Amino acid sequence: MLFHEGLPADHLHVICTGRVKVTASSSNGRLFLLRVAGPGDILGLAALDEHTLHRVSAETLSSCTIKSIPRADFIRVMKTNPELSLITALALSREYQSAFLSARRLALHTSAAGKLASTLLDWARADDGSDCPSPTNLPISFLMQLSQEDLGSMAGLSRETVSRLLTRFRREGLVDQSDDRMTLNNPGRLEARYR
Amino acid sequence: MLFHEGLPADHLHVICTGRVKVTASSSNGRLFLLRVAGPGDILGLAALDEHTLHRVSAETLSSCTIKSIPRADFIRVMKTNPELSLITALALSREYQSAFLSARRLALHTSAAGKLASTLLDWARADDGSDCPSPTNLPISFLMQLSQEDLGSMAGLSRETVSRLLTRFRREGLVDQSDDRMTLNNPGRLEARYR
DNA sequence: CGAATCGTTGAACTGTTTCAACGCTAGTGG
DNA sequence: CCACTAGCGTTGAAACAGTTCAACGATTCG
Repeated sequence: MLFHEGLPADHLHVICTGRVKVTASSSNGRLFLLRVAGPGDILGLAALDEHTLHRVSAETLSSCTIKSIPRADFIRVMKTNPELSLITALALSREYQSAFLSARRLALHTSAAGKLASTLLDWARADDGSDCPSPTNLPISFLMQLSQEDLGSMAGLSRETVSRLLTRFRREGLVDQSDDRMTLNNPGRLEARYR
Repeated sequence: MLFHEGLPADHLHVICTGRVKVTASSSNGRLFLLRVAGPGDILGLAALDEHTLHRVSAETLSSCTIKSIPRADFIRVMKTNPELSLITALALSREYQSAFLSARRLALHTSAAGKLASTLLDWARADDGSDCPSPTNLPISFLMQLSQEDLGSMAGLSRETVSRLLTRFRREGLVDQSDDRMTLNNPGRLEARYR
């Protein structure tokens, strides 16, 4: 656990290797998986302002190498090195992007299938790196490091619903799963069928 | 309509007066109201990168005064005037904040009542200006410039559900409505009851 | 005056959650 | 080495909640 929501934010964390789950929780015990950050991402940007609290929690997913930097140090370097400001702006922009995509997929889809499909597509595109926003008909394959429960808390669905939907997607030939690898056989059709 | 999603982003828009609805839509005709921006906000930040498309649409809510600035001009000023970089970073940060709050409220609440309550609370706090995150027991009153349909597309609910819930909140004494003014009589209780 | 927008309410339908039970695997400790 | 627990995925059945469809009144606007 890198940091926890509600606690004072005084360090910034630069991810060198590994992946980190960024989550928010509600008082009734529900969990929301906002994003999974990877190498190059900067977490705890809230610490840029003094006397702020973390609004999210960050938890390492795999084994990670992370540089944690006190606010004062970070800002000092930023002042002398304008390049860091640019990098920081890009990090913030990525963070916005993922929050926006989350909100979008949760709001625009009425059906659970739509939410899950869009979650998978967003994930695939982010993981793929070549984030082409246009839906291809070419298969995308990627490491699914998330449990079905994680997927559910990204899509706003219960664990059981995710299970049922994944078996459905499998039966329809839209996805394949082997071990911890997932393949979207036809992203375009997946998106079209369950918009 | 300031700009529309899918169109090339080449201008930035600084809101001087008035309010602007920022929306995203899906191919099935559904609409998602991401935020309502006000004076001081900068819209179309996507234009900072060249060759990008708008991912959202922006539509004036009331009569507005808005300065639209071509990307090249904006960046030129930013290079000579570092203060503008700071202002831009703050604008991006606000944009992140609203996307985050949207995602959070859509994901963490199972019940429609919870989603609507949290939407009203977020709105009140943003409108109030004094964005104290802690739930007060003191009434908050504000101008509700949104239709119930707008509220619904913020909360991911249908127009009818919003209507039913608002009359329920009214009956329970949690909110008062007169004309276009809305009062949350007991924000703390509203949040606690419908988390 | 008609058209359009907004809010309201009823009733039926449908889909998702919830509760429950089961198999499987991996990890733990006796 | 084996029971035991914990986590994960699966599936069934019932309950419930929100959407959808429909109709109505009120208001505004051209």
